Amino acid sequence: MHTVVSEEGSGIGLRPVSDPGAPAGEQRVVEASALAREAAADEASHTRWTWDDTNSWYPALLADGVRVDRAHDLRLAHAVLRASVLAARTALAEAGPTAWDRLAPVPPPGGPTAAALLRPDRHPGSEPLFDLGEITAPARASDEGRGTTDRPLDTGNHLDPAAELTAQLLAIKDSTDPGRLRLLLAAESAGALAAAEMHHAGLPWRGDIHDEILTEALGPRPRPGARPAKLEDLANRIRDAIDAPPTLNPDSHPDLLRAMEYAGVGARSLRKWELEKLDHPVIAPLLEYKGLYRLYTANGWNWLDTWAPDGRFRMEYVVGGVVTGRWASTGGGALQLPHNVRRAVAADPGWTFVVADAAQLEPRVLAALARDERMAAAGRTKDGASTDMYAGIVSAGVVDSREHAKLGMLGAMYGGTTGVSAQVLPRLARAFPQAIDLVERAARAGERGEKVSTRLGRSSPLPGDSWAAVQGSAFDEDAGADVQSRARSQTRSWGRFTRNFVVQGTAAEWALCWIASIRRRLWALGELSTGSPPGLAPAPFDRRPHLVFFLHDEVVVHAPAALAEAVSHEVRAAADEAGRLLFGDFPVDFPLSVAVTESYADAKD
DNA sequence: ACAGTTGGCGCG
DNA sequence: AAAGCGCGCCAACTGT
Repeated sequence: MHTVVSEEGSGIGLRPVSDPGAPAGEQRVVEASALAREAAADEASHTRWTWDDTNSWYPALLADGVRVDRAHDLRLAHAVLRASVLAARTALAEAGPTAWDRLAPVPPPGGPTAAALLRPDRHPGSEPLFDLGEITAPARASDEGRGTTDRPLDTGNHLDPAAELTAQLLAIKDSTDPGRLRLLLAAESAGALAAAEMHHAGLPWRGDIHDEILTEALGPRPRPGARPAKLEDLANRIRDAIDAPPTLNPDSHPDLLRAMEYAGVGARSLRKWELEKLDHPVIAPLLEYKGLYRLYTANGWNWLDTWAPDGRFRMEYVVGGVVTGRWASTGGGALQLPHNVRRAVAADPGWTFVVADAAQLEPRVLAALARDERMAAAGRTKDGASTDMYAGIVSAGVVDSREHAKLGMLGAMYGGTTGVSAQVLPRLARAFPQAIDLVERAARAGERGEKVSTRLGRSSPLPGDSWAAVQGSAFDEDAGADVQSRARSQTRSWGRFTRNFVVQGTAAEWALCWIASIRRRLWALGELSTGSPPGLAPAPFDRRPHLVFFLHDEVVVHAPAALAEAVSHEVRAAADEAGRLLFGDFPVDFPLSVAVTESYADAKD
């Protein structure tokens, strides 16, 4: 059963809709302030809360301490169904674009991204005459008092959530594989809930430890506009080493490169791995400068003030933000948290982290996707022994070192054509013909300009118009060699994209099922018994273990110390469950490395 | 003056 | 060793 939530002017509409998509009762209209009460009262019924965008509604519920068990995010589901080849011959896919296609994701409330949309300098007239066709969903109760109600709303594109849900359920039913699409959409929506919950709870962040890390590396925080002391020192050493004037700005690539050329360093770019090959007194201070500069600009004091001012990093995930189905993030760089600041991620007193990551997720996914029994067997754990698939490939006698196994598999999945990875590929193809054939077929489909799909039915986009134009022009009578080679290179490039899409996208589906299962299992563990210290997380997670971070194939759970073992067990069980959901009884293992630790930095991966 | 691009590097 | 996938962010630079 679905409960479709909608804005009704007089309040908030709640409309029951059955799973086949038929009305299952009259719509009720309740006051905005009553929504959390309704959701809380409904907890036992496991209704699927159906709304235009999870971030339009769920943050307000969480702010009232209410968790929702299941959801259907119409915007996310619409995007999947419109593109999926499984649903290509359905009314939803065959119709022209609707307002749902142009709906932009709603940023989480209260964060810098939301605040940026509200800045007074965005006065009328400052917007571009033509945006990219996106419209912004109307503001909700979640935006209380923040003045978002005057965000632009395209009133010519009325969104009718109940009608859209009916259309989507019909498309699923009419698709070539309703079961897979149903699972995909449920997982996608569960991911949206998890992302909102992680934003709400936040990643525990010790500003004092972060400041310690920065001060140790860079010196004390400089005045605005000034360079930190250590950077200034290094800048001087760089200038000295190449006899450059004090006015040389090492942040200016053209200037620095020219000065280095004059000094005869012999660098043709400033890339780290190219500089490392050179032998010159400027190289050492320059590499050190670049490392510290990166820390200072990307994760320095400004980042701390903006993204973790109050002991929590509230990361802004963009569910489905990557074409393959992986999450993206906006602001704060949640998915690029460098290892050298992870020491600042420290559990609350009496609490701990359970950090889990899936070992060699992508090759295991490939083995299962291709139903390659021999490859799956190489990754299977025997008597709890090795959890390392690459070691298993060596034991199976396919290649002679772990490094070769790894480079070969990465090359197969990414489309590498050079070096060790290309040398090893024939051996892999002989040992694991189904797996290699699957990625090769995906690459060739892409080269023909066709779509490819993941296990659960997320399909790749088609190449843009300019792609076809270049392909066409290569067939012209008078096409020059350069045009033809450009076309060939473009063809291979799209093939590498589709080759990787099936693996990366299916791995993303596994991860989505994994976190969906984790969040359900963690909630089922129940409340902390009295006597243990409550954490600093807001309700409804103050006395419960909860997800605080997700990174493609890795999760961090913040848990009362007493529950760490139980949480570890559930996280492992969830990985097994995700494997079965995607691949049924195909014998593939998804082992995790799990660490119970007070600091994220101590979780060795 | 402003928006978009580039080079480089962080993460998986 | 540094090209083969997917991203976001920063500062400097380029184009208008």
